[in-house]
Amino acid sequence: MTQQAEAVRRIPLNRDRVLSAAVVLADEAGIDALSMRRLAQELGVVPMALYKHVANKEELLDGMVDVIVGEIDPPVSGADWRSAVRLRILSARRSLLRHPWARQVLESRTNRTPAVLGYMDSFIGMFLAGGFSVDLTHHVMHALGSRMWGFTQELFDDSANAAPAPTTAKVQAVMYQEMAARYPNILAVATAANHDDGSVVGQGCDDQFEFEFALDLLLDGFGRFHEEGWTSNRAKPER
Amino acid sequence: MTQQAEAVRRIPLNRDRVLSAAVVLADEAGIDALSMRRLAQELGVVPMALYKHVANKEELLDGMVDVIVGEIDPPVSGADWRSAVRLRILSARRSLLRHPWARQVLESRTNRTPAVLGYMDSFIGMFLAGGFSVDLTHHVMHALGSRMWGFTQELFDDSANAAPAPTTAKVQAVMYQEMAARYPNILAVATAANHDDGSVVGQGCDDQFEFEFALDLLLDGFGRFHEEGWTSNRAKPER
DNA sequence: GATGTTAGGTGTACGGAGTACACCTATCGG
DNA sequence: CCGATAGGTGTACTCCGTACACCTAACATC
Repeated sequence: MTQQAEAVRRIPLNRDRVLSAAVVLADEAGIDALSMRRLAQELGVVPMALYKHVANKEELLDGMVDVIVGEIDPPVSGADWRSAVRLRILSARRSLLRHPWARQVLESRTNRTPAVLGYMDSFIGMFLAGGFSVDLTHHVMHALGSRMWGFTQELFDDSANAAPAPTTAKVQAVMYQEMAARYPNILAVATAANHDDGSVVGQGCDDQFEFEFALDLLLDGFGRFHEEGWTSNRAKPER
Repeated sequence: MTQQAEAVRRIPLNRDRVLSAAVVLADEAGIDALSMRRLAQELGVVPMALYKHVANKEELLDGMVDVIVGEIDPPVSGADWRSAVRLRILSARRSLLRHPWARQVLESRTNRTPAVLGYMDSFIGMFLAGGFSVDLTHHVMHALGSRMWGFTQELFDDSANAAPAPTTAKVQAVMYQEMAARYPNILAVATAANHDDGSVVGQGCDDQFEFEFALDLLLDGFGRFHEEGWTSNRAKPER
């Protein structure tokens, strides 16, 4: 029986199991709850055991990013550059949205793991295959920036505080007055965004729409530059 | 003398002094070195003293953001929307670049302080003053995203590790081979970017150029939409 | 001028984080 | 059978944010 219990645990906790458990834990309990100690506990193991599989927490986070990158669909073949890029980014976005912590972690990473480099490489490949010059591709990648991963820095904080507090109508009215006095322009777009319902700062933003709006704007610009045969001054020796 | 020493310290450590000291410390020692304890030490005071002036570390960070926001130039008056927006963003960028930690902290913030809201409000105001519809302004703000602050997520990590390690030429050659095999496309744009010098992954990117490239691309797109009288489907009740 | 309030600095302590280091133990190739 | 080794354990250290009780100097009030 002891032997059996041990045998059950003897699925011997390799790197992948650690990373998967970390992803699950972050998904369920939030990234703040992901500590080495808590993760070890979740795996029925002592904290230091993890260090036999990941060098430190940084590497754990890197590995978690890799897991997500692995969930992104491969590039579609036989499509024009625009669709290929668009679909890939939207696929990345779907992966990211499945893991609420992903944006934050990805932003914090400075190391580029092989998986990340591979993603970027195939990304660049889509532009080059579409006939983009190396020069233009370079600038275009910078212009995409983190949008390559399918996320944008959210301006108005939607997540994490859906119901700010159970305030009375009176308090809300006062807040509205203050907003109107101090931030009339924010109020204007905020109220317009969630058109009909009268809430002060509702969830009116369709993030997906906003994301695609900006993405298409960029892609259109890229296409225009490409057609024009745009080239930076920097590509020429002089300057 | 004791009295005098006390008198010197008796510049009594208000909120602004705490925030300024925090900014200086983060500038000089890096954001990771900014702990409540270290900051207190820097101010010649016991850690808990800080809590009489900021509620907790979160609020300290919020306050530090406010300091930076305060350094951004006010909007120029009498300019068309495009120049106004452009200049403001580039001013923000200059502020951010003076404080290497700013990008990271700004990204991590989810609370919107009055200073941040004020910045956003005046930003929205520039578009509205330029004749943009409320609807378009809304989407345009989302499309700008964090670029409003003058930064972009950097794809290739430039900062923080200028000299990766003193490797031999032989090691570097091997790395080059591996890069070429695994990430041919990255290599192509990387080598093109730092045209002449033969280093593998040099500092060839002119970040300022890249930033303005993407910014102008977006602003051009905004302008085009504005001229066309673009409107989202969402602005109309039906959809 | 005595007095009570209070703003602001102090000291101690707690729980939790990451992780260094020495140790044990089951497994397996020879 | 045996020694090397991969992988799990236990202990301990440093650093973090911050709760809580305390002290003290300044100031308004009578």
